Amino acid sequence: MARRSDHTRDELKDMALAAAGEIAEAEGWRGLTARKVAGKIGYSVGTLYNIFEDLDDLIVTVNGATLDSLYEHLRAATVRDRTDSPEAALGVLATAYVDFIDRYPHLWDILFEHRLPAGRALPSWYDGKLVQLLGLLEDALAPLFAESERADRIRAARVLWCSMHGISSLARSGKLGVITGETVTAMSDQLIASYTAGLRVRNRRSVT
Amino acid sequence: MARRSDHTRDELKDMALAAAGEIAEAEGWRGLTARKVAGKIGYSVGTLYNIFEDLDDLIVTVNGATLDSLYEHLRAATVRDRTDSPEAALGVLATAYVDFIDRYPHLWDILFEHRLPAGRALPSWYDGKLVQLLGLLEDALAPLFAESERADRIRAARVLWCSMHGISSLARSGKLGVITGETVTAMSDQLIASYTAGLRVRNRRSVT
DNA sequence: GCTTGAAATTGAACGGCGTTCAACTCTAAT
DNA sequence: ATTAGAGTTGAACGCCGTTCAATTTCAAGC
Repeated sequence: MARRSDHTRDELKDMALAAAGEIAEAEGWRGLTARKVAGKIGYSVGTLYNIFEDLDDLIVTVNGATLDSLYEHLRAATVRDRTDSPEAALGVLATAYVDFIDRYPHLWDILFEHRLPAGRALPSWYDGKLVQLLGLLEDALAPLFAESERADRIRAARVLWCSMHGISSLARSGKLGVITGETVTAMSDQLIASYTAGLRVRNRRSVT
Repeated sequence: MARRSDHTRDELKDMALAAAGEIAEAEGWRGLTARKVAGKIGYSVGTLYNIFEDLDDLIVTVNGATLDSLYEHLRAATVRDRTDSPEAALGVLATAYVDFIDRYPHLWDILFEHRLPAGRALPSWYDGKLVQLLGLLEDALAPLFAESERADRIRAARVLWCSMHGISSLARSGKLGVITGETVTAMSDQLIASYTAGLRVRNRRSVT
C-alpha cells in the first residue's frame, strides 16, 4: 500500500514477462493467471494492472517476446546450416521450427491459440515481427523467383508459413488422428518437396 | 427440484448441443458458459452436469457436430460442382471450406481452438469423423496417384488439409498481417496450384 | 393402490478467476 | 515543510466451472 521503488517500471515489466513465460511453460495456457504472475514477482495484482492494460495485453506482450525468440532460433539455424538450394534452406527452417515447438511447446501454443476479444486488434509492432519471420522464408525461396516476381515470392512465403503452422498446430492439438513426431517431419518434407517442385514448374525454371 | 420427464436424456442432450451452438455462434468462444447453456434450455447447471462430464465434454460434442456439418457441406459441394481435374476438385473443396468458415466462424473457431486439458484425449469417434473428411481430399487427389501409392495419397491429403487449416486459422486470428478475404483465396489457389503441380512432377518420375 | 428404491433435478456453496478502485504511502519538486 | 502525484495494496464485485445434499418424481413389485 505504498510506493516501493524496488524496481522501475521497465524492470517490473520484464519481471512480469519472465514470470508469465515460466508459468506458461510450466502449466500451459490454463495456468497463466494474473494472480500467479503477480505472486511470482512479489507484487499484488493491482500492480500488474498498473503495468499492463489487462491479461490480454500481458499475453500479447509475452507473444511478442516469443516471436522474437522464434525469429532468433530460425535465423541462427540458417546461419549455422548453410545450404545451396531452396529446398535445403526450407528444410533447415522447418527443422528449426519443429525444434522450437519441441523446446517451448506451451509458449508456442499461447502464441497461436490466444485470441483477442472481438473488436480488439493486435498492436502495430506485431506486424513488424511477422514480416521479419516471413523474410526468412522469402530469402530461402528467392532463387525460385525472378526479381520482378516479388509479389509471388511473398505469397509463396506466406503459404509455406501457414502450411507449416497448420501441420504443427493440428499435430499438437491431436486433431490429425494418430500422429507421431515422425509424421510431422514426413508431412513437412512432403510439403516442401512438392510445393517447391510446383513453384519450379510454374516459374519455368529447370528442376535441379 | 425433481424429476420432470419433460424430455428424455437424449432430447436433453440435443437441446443442450443446439443451445451451445447458438450461444457459441452468437457470442464466440468466450461467451459459451455452462450457466448460459443451462439457462437457454430451461434447466439448471446441475442437469447439464448430469448429461455431460464437464464443459470440455460438451464442447467436444459440439465440435463433433460441427465436423459432421462441415463434412456435409464439403460433400454437397463436390456433388453440386462436378469437376474433371484434381485441381478443380480441390478448388471446389477449398471454396466450400472458406464458405463454411464464413457462415459459422465461431463454430469453426471453437472446433480448432478448443484444447482438452493436458492428459485428456479426444474421444474415439473423433478420428472417424476426421477420416471421413480427409477422404474427400483423398478422392480429389486420386487421379494423381497410382493404386500402389496409397500412403503417399493419404499423406498428400493430410498436408493439404493442414495447409488449408493454417491459412484459415492465421487469417482469422489476424496473425498473418493485413489480410483480406481475397488474400485467403489467393493463397489457397496458390497452394493448390503449386502443390498439385509438384505432385504431378514427382509422381511422373516415380511411376514411369 | 401402496410401498419403495432408483433416477432426475435443483440451487446453494466453494474456490478461483479478471478486473476495479478507495485508501494509503512514499517520492520529489517546490 | 508542504504538497501534488505516482506507486501499491487488497478487499470487493460479478463472473466462472464444478460439486452435492436435499428434494421430488417415476416405475416396479407387491
